[in-house]
Amino acid sequence: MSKRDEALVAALELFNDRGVAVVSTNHIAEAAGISPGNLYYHFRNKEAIVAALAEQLFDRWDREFALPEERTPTISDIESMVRTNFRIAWEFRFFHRDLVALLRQDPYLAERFRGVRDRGFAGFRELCGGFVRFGILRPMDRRAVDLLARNCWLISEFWLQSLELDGETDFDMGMERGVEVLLQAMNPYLA
Amino acid sequence: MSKRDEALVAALELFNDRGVAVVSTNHIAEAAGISPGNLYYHFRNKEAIVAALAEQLFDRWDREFALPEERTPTISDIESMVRTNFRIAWEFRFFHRDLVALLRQDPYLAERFRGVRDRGFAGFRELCGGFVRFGILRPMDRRAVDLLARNCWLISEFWLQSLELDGETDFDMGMERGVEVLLQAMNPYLA
DNA sequence: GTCTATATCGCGATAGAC
DNA sequence: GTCTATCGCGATATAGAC
Repeated sequence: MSKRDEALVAALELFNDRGVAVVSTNHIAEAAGISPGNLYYHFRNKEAIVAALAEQLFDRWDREFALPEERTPTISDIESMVRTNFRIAWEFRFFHRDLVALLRQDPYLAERFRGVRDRGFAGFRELCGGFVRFGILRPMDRRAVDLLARNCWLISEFWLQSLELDGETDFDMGMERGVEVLLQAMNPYLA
Repeated sequence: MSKRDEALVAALELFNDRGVAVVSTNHIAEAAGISPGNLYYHFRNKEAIVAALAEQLFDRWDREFALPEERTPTISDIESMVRTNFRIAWEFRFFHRDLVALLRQDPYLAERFRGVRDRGFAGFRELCGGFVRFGILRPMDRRAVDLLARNCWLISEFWLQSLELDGETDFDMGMERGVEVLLQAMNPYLA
């Protein structure tokens, strides 16, 4: 692994454990076993390190949320998507935790993130609409679909933060409860 | 208004606009029209300023979420509670935005917040259970009540952050959509 | 690519006069 | 209570040798 990649791994762990704001470039360099000067050879500044990690996250989303093309999706596809989502969100938990601050301080990242997120949500709403057409969800109008999709999306995005507020430390247990909450939100609409 | 209070007002505005991490005590003093030294006369450090603002927030929660004692609560009580909640959350929007970081760096605040929040959520779940007993919500078991309450609580806590991620700038419009999402989440369970 | 050394800056916090 | 002045520190970032 290149020193650059080692720096990213070290930065990810530090950001996840302690928060972006309190982790300095010196900390990252030390944890990665390289000099501060070398870190600045690979990255223009701290913002660039965050941006590189964000791109890793976006790549994961792209790769892991491809829907089955050859068959009709089912409700258990949703469940496995939710789990995958929680797992990725956990790996990059620093990101959502400090997201509003990060977007404020890096307009380019903000634009990039909003593009990725908007496409993701549009796809998910589309999927929910598809469930109605396939008879998996009860018939409902566009507005109801939109509200349901938005509710589910909110749970997906913020459940981990909610766990941190609870003081929950066991990720697996916390994740299961999140899956339960989300499925229960869809439950009344199942056909 | 005392200089101390002016400092708190200035700090609140700066924190809301720019985020706690990037606002220094010097910024706060300047915005409040007092000297840095004076700021430190009134507050031990920056953490103490955040803690004082947090106490203001907790006071608001205490005062504004008293339920009507003399009559059975209705679903429209819920709606007005949600609106009140969003309005307070907006006034102190820095708080939830930076909350995980703040709790990490101030264990005392963490304990205090968790106490307030746990009591608040317990009360809300209780209220939902009451709705079932009063026949406002359809009969359901404890687990279903808990999951529903948790979902509604999540929307209440994180809707504003979700708006920031959307890039939504109109608070009133964003709030209305939040109310819609929350009421739609309860809707299937109405008797 | 990687290092050491260092310039520069601004922050948190304190001292001491008034 | 309020001010001015300042200390000490650690952060980001760069220069220049290897």
